[in-house]
Amino acid sequence: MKLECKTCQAPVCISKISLFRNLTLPQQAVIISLVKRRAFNKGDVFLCENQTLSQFVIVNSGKFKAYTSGMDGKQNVLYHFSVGDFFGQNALFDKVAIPYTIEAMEPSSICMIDSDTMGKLIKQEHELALSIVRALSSRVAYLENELSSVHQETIDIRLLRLLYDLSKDYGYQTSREVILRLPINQEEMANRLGVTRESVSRNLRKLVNNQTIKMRSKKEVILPIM
Amino acid sequence: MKLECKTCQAPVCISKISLFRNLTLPQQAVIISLVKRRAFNKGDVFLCENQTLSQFVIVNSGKFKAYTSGMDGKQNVLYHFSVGDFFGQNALFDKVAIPYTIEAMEPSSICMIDSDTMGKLIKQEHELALSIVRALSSRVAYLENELSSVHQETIDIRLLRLLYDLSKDYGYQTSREVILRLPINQEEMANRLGVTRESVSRNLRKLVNNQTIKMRSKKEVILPIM
DNA sequence: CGTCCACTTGACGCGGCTCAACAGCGGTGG
DNA sequence: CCACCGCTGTTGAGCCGCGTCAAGTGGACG
Repeated sequence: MKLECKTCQAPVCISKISLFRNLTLPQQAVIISLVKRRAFNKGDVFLCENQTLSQFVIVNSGKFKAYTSGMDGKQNVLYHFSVGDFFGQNALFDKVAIPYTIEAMEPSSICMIDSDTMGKLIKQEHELALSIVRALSSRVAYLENELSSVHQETIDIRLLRLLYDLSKDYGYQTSREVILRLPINQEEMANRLGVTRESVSRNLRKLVNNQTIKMRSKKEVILPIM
Repeated sequence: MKLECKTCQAPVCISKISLFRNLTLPQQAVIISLVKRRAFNKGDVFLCENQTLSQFVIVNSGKFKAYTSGMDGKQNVLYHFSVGDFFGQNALFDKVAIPYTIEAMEPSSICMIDSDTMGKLIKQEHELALSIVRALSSRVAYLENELSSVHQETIDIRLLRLLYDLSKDYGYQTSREVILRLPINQEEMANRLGVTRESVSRNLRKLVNNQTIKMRSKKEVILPIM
């Protein structure tokens, strides 16, 4: 049985999404029939702060950022979503507004399922419910971690942790070090840490002076293993 | 059919917990038979930062705080848990350490279910799975909100939001105002906001001078409606 | 009446933000 | 091919909010 999403150009978009991976092929086929797809260019905004959403949304390709905007227009990035990440779980229960803006950081696409439909699916499919509980649990853990680090750690430490975080997706490890080609500029890092560009620049330098990290070029960082 | 938790003194501890409220009586009976109970006095610590936990835990009575400790010993409070709140959802999947300390703020009790057992229950009971997804979704929303407010709002605003937050549980509303008898002292408020006692004191005064709030006594705050 | 504890208030220092100037680099157009 | 511009990053000066330290107040309770 060949699965092909009607609205996805790419074949079998479902199977690469961890939420659905544990489902049987017929179950996946049902989901594929329910999904609507939408594509974005870099900078396109899918959803503005405080708009309501009545869909459960899964990132199919590319990368999005979710952020709130301060008074001065500075972006405060909560998440970077990439393939398989989802949002809109609140809409499963109540029609509430999403309190952040969601914007494509590169050419990207999403799959959308109507909230009510997704709610029914979750009730029917044990495995799906469990996958969602798991995903939400780890998101809770991530947020708890961020929240306590904001108060307890200085910017240089938080920056270092961000670098390690990025290196999970964008770095590669040799026998003695981790090499990271920075996928985002200092401003994006600053937005993610909730600080200014200048602070990122200064603290990056501080880490270099500390001997904590090395920089081979503006875009290439070398981190100690661990 | 009378439900009585074997280890709870109080009858029918399960039915007051929203996670289990939607289950049928026989289903509740099963859960009751699986639950272990434990009691705490004020200040008792259930779990220390980075200890592992292999139980799913539900607060049965009283109130707990979950906090991380900074280098200087200052507590950074992530949550106040009260009746029906739960934690340990991460242990459902992996044996990971809980990165915060959990301490009773008053005489309290909890119900514990073995993680594996709880995992099976979630698979079996659709309603339970859905309740958990719902609870985790709203916890995610709470944390997202906290995280963006940390960076974007000054202490006085965050303090005001905390007061409204407290008034949901501890305040009562008249036709023209909300009256809140403070359930925690300034130090606890400071811990929850991640600031110092002194800052809470000063910003409370600032709000009073602003005419934003009024204080009838040290412990009684009057907030405008909404 | 004395002690303790929560809260208050002031003085001061520091970290991070703001503002500003500048350098490097790549792209674009004359 | 060069001049110009915009974007990214760097660096300094000064400011401000919050933390720290310290002294003091007031209320509860023995």
